[in-house]
Amino acid sequence: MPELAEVEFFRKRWSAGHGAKVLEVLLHQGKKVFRHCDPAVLRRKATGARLLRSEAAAKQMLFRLSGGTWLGIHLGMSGELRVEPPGYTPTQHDHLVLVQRDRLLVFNDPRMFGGVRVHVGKNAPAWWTKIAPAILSDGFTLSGVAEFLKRRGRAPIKAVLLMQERFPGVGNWMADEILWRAAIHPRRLAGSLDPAEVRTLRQECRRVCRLALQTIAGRGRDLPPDLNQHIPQTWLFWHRWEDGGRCPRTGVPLRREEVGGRTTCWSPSRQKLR
DNA sequence: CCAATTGTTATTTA
DNA sequence: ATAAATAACAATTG
Repeated sequence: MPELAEVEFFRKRWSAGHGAKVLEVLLHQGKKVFRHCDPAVLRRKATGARLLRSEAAAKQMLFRLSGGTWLGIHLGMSGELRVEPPGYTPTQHDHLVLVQRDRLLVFNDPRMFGGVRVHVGKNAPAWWTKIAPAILSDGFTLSGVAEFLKRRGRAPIKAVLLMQERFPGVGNWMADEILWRAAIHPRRLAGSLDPAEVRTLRQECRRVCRLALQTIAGRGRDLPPDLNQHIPQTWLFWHRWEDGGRCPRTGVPLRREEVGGRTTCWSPSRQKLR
């Protein structure tokens, strides 16, 4: 489920625990989500430490604990963070729980494609600092995008947008949204886009990130329906999974097919092959 | 039982 | 050797 803005949404949930001490760490040892770290180290370092602050980048979150401990969480396909009241009993898929006096911070992930990382040291770990420049940062340059599209020239543009090394945080729905707004067919080969299309694509990447962060990051996906009216150019997002969904701009039925290994939705009237 | 799921990575193919 | 396509991972839901 989680892409850029949803990751930020979940990170903010745990910020309820900023400044408070972790009294106890509950975890499901041996579960796949701990494949990147040593749960014993996590328990030892986090217990008694204070949760200081956190940030999100791409589809990852980094939590800073006192004592030089860094906790990284990736939500995978089905992960989420929750806050539960004191006395809450963790359930089957609550793989990691930081117990604080006034709340429990819960990482839940049924499919376990997500994962936890732990680093101890003065500086943030490489798996964090090596994340590609954010799409809304100055590092997301037109020339960088153009160059990347050339290098991945024989792959469909939809597949290329999902590559985290250049489009950090973009997932399946954001990629479809970006292509729909840019009026580019998802099966177009990345190397076939002309300079004007590359420029538009980059612009729409930025716009979708900005809009997603403005709307979703604040309140999750339970948006009041009327909010949709305030978003310039209605989201394809709302129509892509509904049966008989229609293009919000042209009213023509949307198409759904697998492109680059993922189910992809586009508006045939707007996004054409050529 | 079959197919589907908003992610990543290892393996195979070209 | 490089890049693209495919399989695999795991759990749940329809």
